[in-house]
Amino acid sequence: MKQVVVSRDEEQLLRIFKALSHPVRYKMVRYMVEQPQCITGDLVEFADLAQSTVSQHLKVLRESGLVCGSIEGPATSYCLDFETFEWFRQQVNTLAAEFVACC
Amino acid sequence: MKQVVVSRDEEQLLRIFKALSHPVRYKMVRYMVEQPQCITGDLVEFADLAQSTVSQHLKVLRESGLVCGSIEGPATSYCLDFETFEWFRQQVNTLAAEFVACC
DNA sequence: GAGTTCTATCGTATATTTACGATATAGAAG
DNA sequence: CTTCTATATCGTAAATATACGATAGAACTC
Repeated sequence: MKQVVVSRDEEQLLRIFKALSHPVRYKMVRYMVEQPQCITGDLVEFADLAQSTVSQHLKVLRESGLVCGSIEGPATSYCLDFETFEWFRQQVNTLAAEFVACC
Repeated sequence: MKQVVVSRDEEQLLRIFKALSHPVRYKMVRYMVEQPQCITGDLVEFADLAQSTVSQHLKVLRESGLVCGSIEGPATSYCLDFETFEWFRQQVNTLAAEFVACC
């Protein structure tokens, strides 16, 4: 294997797994479920971390496709990308379907 | 939020996300789908990495619950834990169900 | 018991991630 | 045009993850 080869879909899937694997990002995603159309400032308050740190986490979430931000005047309004999440859900279900009990 | 509080279930979910977010571990899991009851040595050959590195990755996978190893004589036979994977699948589906399109 | 095989763990170097403050930018308000 | 607000990005220190070789232990063979 040496240099791991992954398809474009797998790259995307890995980015989503990584994005969701950090507790702060996971909680931020859950927060967005409750507070659709929230802005960065809301998430900074929620996470209780430096604004730059939250912005960095948001970048990871954006790059995973789970979240998208739209500029609303001086602020940026964030929300979940349902299509990406649905795709993710299907990927996990497909993966699970391939598995069988073996222990 | 400051010190992120997560439930026991969420801790487990985060461990699984993290375990699957590394390309080598992801590929190892996929390999185990194809090769049930494989031993560490098979995975070392497959991954083309040092034995100690593969063993370390296996530890992460074991701690996530996705994989379980049973000692078979001098070797350790690994396989996927279907129950954990099914639980994980349901968690992702539940999470997705809470989401709605908003962009 | 000595030697062999297979694997886990230890110690450690390097790479990556995560956190912060400082700075830059873009739009709104005056 | 200046100021204020909201946010992204930069530079960087500290923490964590990832890779390796060396070592240790457990089971099998002789």
